[in-house]
Amino acid sequence: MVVFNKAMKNSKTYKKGTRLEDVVDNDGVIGAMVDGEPRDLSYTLPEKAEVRFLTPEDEYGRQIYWHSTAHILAYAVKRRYPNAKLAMGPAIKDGFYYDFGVDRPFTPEELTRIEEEMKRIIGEDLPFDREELGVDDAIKLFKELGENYKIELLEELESPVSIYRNNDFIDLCKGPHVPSTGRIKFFKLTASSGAYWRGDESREMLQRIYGISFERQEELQDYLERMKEAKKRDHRTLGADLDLWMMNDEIGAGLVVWLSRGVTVRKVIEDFWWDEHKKRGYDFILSPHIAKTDLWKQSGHLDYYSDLIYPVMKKGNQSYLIKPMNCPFHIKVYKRKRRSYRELPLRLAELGTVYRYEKSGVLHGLLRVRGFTQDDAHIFCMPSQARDELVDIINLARDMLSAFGFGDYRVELSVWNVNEKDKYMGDEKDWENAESCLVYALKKTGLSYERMEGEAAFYGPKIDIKILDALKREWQATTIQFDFNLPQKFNLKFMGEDGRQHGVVVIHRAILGSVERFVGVLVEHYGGKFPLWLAPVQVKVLPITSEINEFAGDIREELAASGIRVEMDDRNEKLSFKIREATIEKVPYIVIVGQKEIDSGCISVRSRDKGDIGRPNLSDFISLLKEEIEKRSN
RNA sequence: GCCCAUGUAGCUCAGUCGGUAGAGCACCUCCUUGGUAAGGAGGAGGUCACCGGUUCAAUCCCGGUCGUGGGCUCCA
Repeated sequence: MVVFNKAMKNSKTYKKGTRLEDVVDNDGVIGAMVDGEPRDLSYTLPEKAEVRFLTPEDEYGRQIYWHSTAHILAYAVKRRYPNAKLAMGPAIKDGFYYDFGVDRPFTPEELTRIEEEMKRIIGEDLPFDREELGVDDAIKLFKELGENYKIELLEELESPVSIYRNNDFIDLCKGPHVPSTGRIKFFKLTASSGAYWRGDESREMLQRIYGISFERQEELQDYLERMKEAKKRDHRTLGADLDLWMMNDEIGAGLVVWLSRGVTVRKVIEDFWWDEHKKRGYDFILSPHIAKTDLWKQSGHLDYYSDLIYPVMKKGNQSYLIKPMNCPFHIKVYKRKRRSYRELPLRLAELGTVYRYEKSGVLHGLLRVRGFTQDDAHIFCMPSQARDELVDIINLARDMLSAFGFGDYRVELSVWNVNEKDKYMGDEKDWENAESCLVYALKKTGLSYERMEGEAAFYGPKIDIKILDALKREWQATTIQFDFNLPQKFNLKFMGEDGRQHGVVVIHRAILGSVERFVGVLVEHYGGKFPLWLAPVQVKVLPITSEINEFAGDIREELAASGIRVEMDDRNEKLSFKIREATIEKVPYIVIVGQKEIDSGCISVRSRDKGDIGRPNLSDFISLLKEEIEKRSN
């Protein structure tokens, strides 16, 4: 028998019947990839195989580690609650969860007790024993155990299936697992919540417990530390602390009131947005907040999105809807007159505020609201122009996102599911052609992407760009969508060079997504420390005593006259107190003036990031600021 | 929308086993004019989310509504 390692360099020969655990090369190994398939260490090697051992450091090994911890959790729950029904317990991006059917939800105290039981199970160092059996036998087994969810899963599986045992605990599971429970060293149950069986909201609600585990205590501590850091950056608290915006019960859930400082940040972002679009040949429009119900019927939005549209407003014999999208208005602008191929591509952009009745449970700070401003645009072009338009949109997105310090993305190409063609609009040719245009643009711009089958909207395929923030968290920003629906519903045509009418292609796109969400993401990304060009207050002038107030006021004036967003704190407080407050407000630069500054004609400058940075004269300081703003330094 | 938790001063939170409440910070006044993250004293501030029920009496117990948080589902 021959066993090769991954590099196929040092092949080794073993006796027949050798198991992986007989040949592991170090103690950290918890499983292995054998010919590309994950296996338990108890796996008996075939005649010839390529083997790569896995440790918890490895991406896949980590999944095995977490998933095994989920089993221990399930066992602990079964020991404490014998009637609990097992559902599913996978490893996820950060840890694992397990869903249980129980009469009563778990309380935080119960989680603590479950953790204690888990520690016991780990202490008992029980092996994970794998066994294969036919589906019928497995169904019989789980019927005896009363595990109805497992039976439902089994009914969709083919023989043979595998089960794993720890002592008297049996779970249906594909595996693999660590060799024994003692391999799990440090873990924590992090949360519990309700979750629908199989993610289907028409099915019963199960109780889910989340957790995470590591081999070393430091790793667990690092993880908990990161959670704390994320909490510190929570845009909801920072937004309130920094006076950016407010929300209020009596105004309504998911409705944002922007405060002066927040408006400043928005204005800077929106001006930047305007300039970048102007440069690239976009035209700007502004559409009303309501329109007649018939318009939404015609566009199809009323049929497809009725759940999220606010109820009809009636006055006399007319009825109106508050807009959930900007599209129909853009379409009407296109249709305002006969369009010639000479006018195309026509790029209509709008910062359009839309209202959607989002389910109450999904609202979340600025990231999920009921009234928000899309940085929307529709591109009307000839089919032959679509590819290049897509390239331009991707470049625009990259340029804008990188200005905000987002250089890492994950890109998804969402296409239809060829097996469910009746769920989608347009014919096969449209979909294939659209996909090839999107792929072309992705290749041309050198973006690597993931193809997501069945994730497209019913009206067309799309590219989504998810940005990664300073903590490597993912946020949806750019979306670029083909729309086969609108051209058809509204019969959009252009007069071709040949004197005949042709169908126009509509590309619907948003770069930032929504201004509200984007500001929320920025706050978390920067932890509230906006770079100078975005900071609502760029400089704060602090006179040391009241005698200096007038002189400080002149400095404030001069900074303001140079276009710097500046405030002065001339309250009767000590300097260190004023510095403390300005620091908490995360103002990028503090200018300190006292008698020394009056005498020398310089100012003392303290930077948010670097502390005391010396005593330049005012005009040098202003040029420094202007340069930093101009560069949009991050 | 569903599951669980939760709602006390502008903010962060105590508290009342049913007899209408308290701290720190912030705010206001006075003293202090101080050189790189909290000077001192005093004061004001709450229909205890809202609506209903039980009770002699409800901020507390019960029901409902609304809001918020963590998830599920959905999504910009």
